[in-house]
Amino acid sequence: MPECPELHLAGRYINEAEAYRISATARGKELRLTLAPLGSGATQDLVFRFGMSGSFRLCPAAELPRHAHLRFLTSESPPRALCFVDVRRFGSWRLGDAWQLDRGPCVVSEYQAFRENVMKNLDDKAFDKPICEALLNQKFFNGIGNYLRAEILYRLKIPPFEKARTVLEAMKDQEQTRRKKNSSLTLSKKLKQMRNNPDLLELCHAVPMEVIATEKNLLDPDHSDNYAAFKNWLQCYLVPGMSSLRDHNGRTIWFQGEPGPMAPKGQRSRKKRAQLKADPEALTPEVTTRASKRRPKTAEKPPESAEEVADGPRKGRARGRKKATAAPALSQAEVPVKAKRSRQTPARRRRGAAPAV
DNA sequence: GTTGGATGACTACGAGTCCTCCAACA
Repeated sequence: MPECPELHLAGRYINEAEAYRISATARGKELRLTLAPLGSGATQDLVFRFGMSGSFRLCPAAELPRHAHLRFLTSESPPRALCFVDVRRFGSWRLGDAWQLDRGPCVVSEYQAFRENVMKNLDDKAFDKPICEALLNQKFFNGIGNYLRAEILYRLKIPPFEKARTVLEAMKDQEQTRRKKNSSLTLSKKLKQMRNNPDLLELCHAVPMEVIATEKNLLDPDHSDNYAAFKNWLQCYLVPGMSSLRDHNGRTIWFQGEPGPMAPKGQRSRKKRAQLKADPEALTPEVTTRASKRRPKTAEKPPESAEEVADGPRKGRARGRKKATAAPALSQAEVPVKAKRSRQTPARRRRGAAPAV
């Protein structure tokens, strides 16, 4: 994100609107905004951690998107607003804090450090897991999310449930062989060869770079064209014809071919329904569809408690959830600032809420 | 109208929870 020229901060952290210069740096899934009050040398940091649906948007202040939970207004006329848009409210932000300590170097902006961090720690227990699960470990793969892991593994035809260490050690051997073979090549030829035959770690850098480079607002679902472009860019994730399985953390991994030796047992691979219609051979008893997983209405359990009855029907997944357990009370000073959850009841609120903005 | 899954990460240590939206289904 480029440096913003001159912005006014609006929000309850600042009682009176003051002029700030704002610069932003990103690392993995975090973004730090540094606020420098005009006429003062002091700065203030805000670190944002994005959830599944969080993003920043710069738009006219009179046309704020839905779920714009934090707004920085420009001083121009008419003003624009830099908004933290987070539909699901999974994102969080901290005031005056640094990067999260347990995240490794960023796969995009700190590639060499990222690579070294992985290669020097191959004996870590994180690499005992399947490669698809290791790729979501932000201690080593800071910035890789669910769709990126699918795209990266798909391009290299690596079975997602192959052991991570097996994959990375094989890659290490290939790297040494390549170095010996390429020792006489010029730097440009080495780089060209690397681009033509990237290894797993190189793709962890290159694939996110493709997303960044493709279009400025590629991931903004409010712009249907951009979102369509993003979906068109995807080669594996959510693509009809690809298989999917739940990993051991409950996240869906999309892949093609064999899942690998560490695939969860007793789970059947699913394929996108569009492909099922187009491919009659795929209609085997092993395919699980949403309909087949659904509990028949006649088999529905009655409400388990009077409280559930009193709450009335809930939509979607919330209906089947267990009641939240009571969390120990924490003072606001002890907890990181999180986006306000205005519809939560106090009993369900697990952390201190951020000020309304 | 209902259900479950979706670009994360937390707590507690496997599975539930936070929240909103929407495609797919009966």
